[in-house]
Amino acid sequence: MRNKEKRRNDLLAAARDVFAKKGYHEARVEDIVAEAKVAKGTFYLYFPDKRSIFAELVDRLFSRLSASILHVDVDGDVPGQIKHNIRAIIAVLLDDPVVTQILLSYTAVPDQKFLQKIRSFYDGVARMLAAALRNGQKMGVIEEGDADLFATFTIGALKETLLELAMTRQSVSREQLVTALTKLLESGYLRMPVASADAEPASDLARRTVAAGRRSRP
Amino acid sequence: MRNKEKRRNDLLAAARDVFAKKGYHEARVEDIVAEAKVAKGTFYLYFPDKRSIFAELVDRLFSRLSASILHVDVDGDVPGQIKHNIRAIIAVLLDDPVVTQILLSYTAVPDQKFLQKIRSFYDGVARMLAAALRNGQKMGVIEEGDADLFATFTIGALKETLLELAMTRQSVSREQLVTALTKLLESGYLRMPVASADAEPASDLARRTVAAGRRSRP
Amino acid sequence: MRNKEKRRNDLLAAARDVFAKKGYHEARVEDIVAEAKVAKGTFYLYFPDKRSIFAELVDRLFSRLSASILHVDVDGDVPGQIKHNIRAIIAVLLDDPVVTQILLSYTAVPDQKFLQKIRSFYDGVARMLAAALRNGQKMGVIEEGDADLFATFTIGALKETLLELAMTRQSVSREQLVTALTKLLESGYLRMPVASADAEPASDLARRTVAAGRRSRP
Amino acid sequence: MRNKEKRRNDLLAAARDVFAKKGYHEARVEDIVAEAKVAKGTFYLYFPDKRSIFAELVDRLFSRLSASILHVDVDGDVPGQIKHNIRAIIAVLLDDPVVTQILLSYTAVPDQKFLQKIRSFYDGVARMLAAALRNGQKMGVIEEGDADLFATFTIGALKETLLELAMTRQSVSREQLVTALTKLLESGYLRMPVASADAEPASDLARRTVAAGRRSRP
DNA sequence: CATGAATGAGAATTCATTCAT
DNA sequence: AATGAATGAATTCTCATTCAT
Repeated sequence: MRNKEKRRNDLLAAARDVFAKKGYHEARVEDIVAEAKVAKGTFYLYFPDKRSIFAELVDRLFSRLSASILHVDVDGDVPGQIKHNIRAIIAVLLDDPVVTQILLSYTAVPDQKFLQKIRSFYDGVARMLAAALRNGQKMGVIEEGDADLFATFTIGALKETLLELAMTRQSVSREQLVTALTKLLESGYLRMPVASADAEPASDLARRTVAAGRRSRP
Repeated sequence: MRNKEKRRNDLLAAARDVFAKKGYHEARVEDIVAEAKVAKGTFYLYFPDKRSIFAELVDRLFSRLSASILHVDVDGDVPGQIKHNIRAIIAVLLDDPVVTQILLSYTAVPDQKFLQKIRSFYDGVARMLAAALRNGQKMGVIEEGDADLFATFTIGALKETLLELAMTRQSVSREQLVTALTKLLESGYLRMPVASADAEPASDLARRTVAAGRRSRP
Repeated sequence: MRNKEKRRNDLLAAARDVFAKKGYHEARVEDIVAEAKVAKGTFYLYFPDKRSIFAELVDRLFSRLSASILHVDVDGDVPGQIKHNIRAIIAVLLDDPVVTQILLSYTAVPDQKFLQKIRSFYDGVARMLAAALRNGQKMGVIEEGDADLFATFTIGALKETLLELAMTRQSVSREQLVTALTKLLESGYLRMPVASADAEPASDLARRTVAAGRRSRP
Repeated sequence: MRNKEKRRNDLLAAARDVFAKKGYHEARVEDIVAEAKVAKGTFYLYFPDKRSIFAELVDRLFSRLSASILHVDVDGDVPGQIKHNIRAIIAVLLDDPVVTQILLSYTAVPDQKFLQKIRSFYDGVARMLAAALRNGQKMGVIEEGDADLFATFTIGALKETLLELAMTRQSVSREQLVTALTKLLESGYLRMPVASADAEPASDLARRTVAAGRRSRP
């Protein structure tokens, strides 16, 4: 029967809304079943506990995200692939702003283990991105410098932007967003005066930051 | 008496450590007083409730942060001020990585009201930054484009970078970090090929992305 | 239709096995229907509630037991009738070791009222036996002494022996068992030294018990 | 402070009464704290869960029992030691009829593991007793026959008798009880007629059993 | 008759907070 | 001020029972 699947989805949708409104800890199973208009026991027919429904919500977004992210081919067109991934991530996350908000703001992490899971996902993405950037550097399409930092930087910028959009429920032209972000990654926006206080040669900086070689996770 | 102040600080320090390790909800008042080596009742002699000690921890970091951020003078040297602020924020946050982690990961927000408080702080910073950027655009030192987006982007990049550092407890040369971030804001890092990815034949792109198509998650 | 009766028996058999394995409280209606391979609702088509199926299981054994026990004829051959009853009880209980175990270990009594029911059955048996014994005393075939105590004693010995057999699922020669028990009732097994323990000097006893004083549990 | 110990004992006493009245499963923590006149939370200050307070109650009786039972010295005066043990067991159990009732009727076993614990205690006692009896047989003070059976028999008789007393809350002269039981073990009570019951004409028996055929349950 | 999804009363347990000492 | 025992509201989860299909 399609009914069981429907109930399950009803509960997931209800949970999503309640978690978005109250966060994981403030949300009561009571609230979720009320939202889904089912009895308390029904909840436990579909999910073994409160953690699980939250986990499934996040997992589903994770899966979609993972599926959409190209494992960057370090020998291919790195900038193009990065742009592609930015576009993909934006598409997936803006499709489900409620869970996006949960995922990005971590408001509602059930516990430390869960937090680790989320962090390790970002880690994976960061590592992948950093590897691609390093290769791009060899190929001369990525500026010299600390690739790990570039990766962290990019992910942070993307997360904050999407969180902002998810929380304000603004609808934006996705392609515009992709373009703007890519533009930023390409050329920044600060136009420092010619004689900057720090005005040391860029090459110098690059050399030093690379030398400082921070690993993304020991 | 200095004693009272000391007790208070002991409790704050204990709470900071416990919150960092377990997050707000997992942390028990029990844990905090155990860490501070005082009796349960003593806690309530110094703080009216559990929320308050968390709030104070965050507030203190907020205050230091607020104090360190130059309210950007839109008629002054905008890029220089931004660089100054980045430097200031980095200095404050890296000084207290434990609370920084709490603040940036939101892991442990007591409730929705608290979350709003944190968000509104970022909002304020973002607004301030955006205003400065807009002025910089008039003055020609900031690239044309969506100033709000630039601001969000900058804050996100900064947050992610600092969170990364706070969580891995790495010590870094702050000035190097400031320089690297400023550099990124100045000129990005992507060096798109002359024929932009968008411009190339779709079939070509498709071929390449399929070839690259190893997913990051099986 | 014989079908209804079969279903009912299937459920009873399933319940018997589940109760024996888990005890009444640990046993879930879920477990019973799973064992019987029927749906949950079906259970309630045959039994009004969980207590009832347990009650029926016990009642059936009770009935067989009651039917097999001769209401001892106080004017007849008392020892012979007692032996007969022992034989009968052994036959009935060893025929259904699973319910025997339930009945004798009380593992699984649904509630206090149920317990009373079981106890009152034993009470009835005990009273009947005691009356017979008292008559036997008059007739000189039963040793003088507290007949109620003799009865309790006999029932306890029988219960423990059968419980032992039911739990270990040993198969034994029933007639051997009957003979052994009867023998015990006839002549005991202790052969106290001529100078009875009570008669011996206390100091002597004390010395020996101290010497023997290794406790069975450290 | 002696207060904590007192509270703990209050709770144990309250639990003992509630378990005796309702059995383990019917007893609510609610009931226990009501009986002890403390708040619900207080219970969990002294015992980690409901099982534990039950376990402690039983353990305490176990300990006293174990301590009182002489590990029978097989080279000593076996009958005397058995009598000693009977006396000791009677003394311990009649001192705490409420827990005795719980222990002997198993009314209220929390779960299968608990039941095993109780059974293994009896097993130990039975084994010890059987060993002693076997030795007694070698020495000629114990009748030939199945020593394990004799042991089971003795334990059962003792249990039933004590359970009977515990449930009816009769007070009895302990020494009388010891004497009566010892007497039974020594010489039984059945005085079988010279011509055994089995030997008598079947028709005769049949006639009498039919005449006697009033069942103990209507 | 049979099914199994749904129900919801009920129970154990937790933990922030209070308060007598 | 400090203590830590006591409190009880709040919450999750279970499972016998019902009932629409």
